[in-house]
Amino acid sequence: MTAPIVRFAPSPTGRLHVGNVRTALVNWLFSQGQGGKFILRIDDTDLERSTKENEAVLKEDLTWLGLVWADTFNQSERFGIYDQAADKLRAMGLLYPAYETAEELDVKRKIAQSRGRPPVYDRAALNLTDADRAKLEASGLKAHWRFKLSGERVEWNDLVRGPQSIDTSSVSDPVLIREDGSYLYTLPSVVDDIEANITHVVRGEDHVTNSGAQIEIFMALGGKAPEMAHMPLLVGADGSALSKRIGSLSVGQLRERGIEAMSICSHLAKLGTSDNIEPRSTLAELAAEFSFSKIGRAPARFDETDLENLNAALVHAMPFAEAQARLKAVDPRAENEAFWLAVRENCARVSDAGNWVEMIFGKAEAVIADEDREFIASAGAHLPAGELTAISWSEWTNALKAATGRKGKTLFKPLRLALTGMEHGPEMAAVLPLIGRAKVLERLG
RNA sequence: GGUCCCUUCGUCUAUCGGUUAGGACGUCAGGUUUUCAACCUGAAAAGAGGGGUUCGACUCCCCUAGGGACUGCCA
Repeated sequence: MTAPIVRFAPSPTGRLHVGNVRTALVNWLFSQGQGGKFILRIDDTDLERSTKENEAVLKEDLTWLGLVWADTFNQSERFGIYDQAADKLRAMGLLYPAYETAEELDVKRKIAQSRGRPPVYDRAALNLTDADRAKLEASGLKAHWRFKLSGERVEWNDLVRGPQSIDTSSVSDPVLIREDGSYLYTLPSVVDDIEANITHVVRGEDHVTNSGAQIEIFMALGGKAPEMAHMPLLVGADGSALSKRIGSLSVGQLRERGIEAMSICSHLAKLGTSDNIEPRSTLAELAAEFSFSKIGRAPARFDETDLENLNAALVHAMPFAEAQARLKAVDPRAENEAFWLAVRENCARVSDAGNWVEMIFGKAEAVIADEDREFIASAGAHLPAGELTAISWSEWTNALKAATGRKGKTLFKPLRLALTGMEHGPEMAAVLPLIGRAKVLERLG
């Protein structure tokens, strides 16, 4: 296969959510795995809803995720090129003006439905004479423009869905240009895909029907259509459509909650595929493992709890170098390799390391039960001499065991409580040297 | 209403006519000289329902039920 060129084409109308990210990720993994190219296209033809702020945040989110692009451009800067394509379609007799208002079309659809017929545009505008059009224009109406579908079946072999066939006679001629002259998504997308030599269009299955019309436009304008891959959509943990909960599932929120970029990428790359959902530490690994053939055809459930668990697993094994910068931000004292290695397995997110800083390096309120008072008071005497090391804890507790006869719970629990003030926490063998001799003796009282 | 897609443990899935229906996550239990976590071991846990075809069906066909997408001058 020649190196694929793919694009991710978000609209800057809001924040990136998990559904978007999956589409971006799959495009990225596929292209990188094949040594291809990933292009970021900003679909901002809808000037009303698109903003530069959203665009900036979107790029920031993608960068944070590691989904870097080789090239990027905005559709809003290319209206002239779309005009040329529209002219070409007009010259071919494939783009025709229509004058129904949105309300009229709505009524037509409802009537068709109530009669049990598919709500397909009746092509009434095709029968308009020049005189009719002149009269409509004179009355102040402006035309919107529709692409004339062939009425034949359009077929393609979808990379995830297999052989596909769309009967274009059961679909309305798509409006390409609005009454105000602005473009809808359909035409610019095709024009840009042709110009950027996009080899594979990879998107959600909500676009399957669109593909029928778009393939015909590809044929008219460029001679051939790219390969297509339509992935099943994600649904919520309860099986409902994800879109309803999009707000809470934005990259921004996940990030603020302390979810790692690679947790999100690992989870979304594996969810709905035949691979096990396991954390990977680099996108390169995910890319090497990616294949369209592994993607199932049923909608997959996205469960935040699973993502949290995956994130915890990733954090538990995270090397110090990777966590370092963020540890420093949490607390300067946390930027310490021995500390991180001691506490990481008690952290579900990197920032949780902050929970253990005070206990180890700062103050800890010693908790000593009445019946343990004597035991704790004598414990200091058995603390191994010299600097405390990784083996000090076992030396110490063994000595105490021999001296006091205490063992198990009655031996360990009072010590932990006295030294850390908590019943649970990281392994004491690793914590003891970090607390240091002076503080240990101080806390024992 | 119409078109298209889907349905195996709670979840993601393997199986491409003959398997004790496998794995992972989660859950539960035990272990690791205390606890929570981590780690190790083990266990419970599934073919939506009904008809066919076949010596034999999770697998092929039909019906039903359930879920998803589309059916926009949104993308």
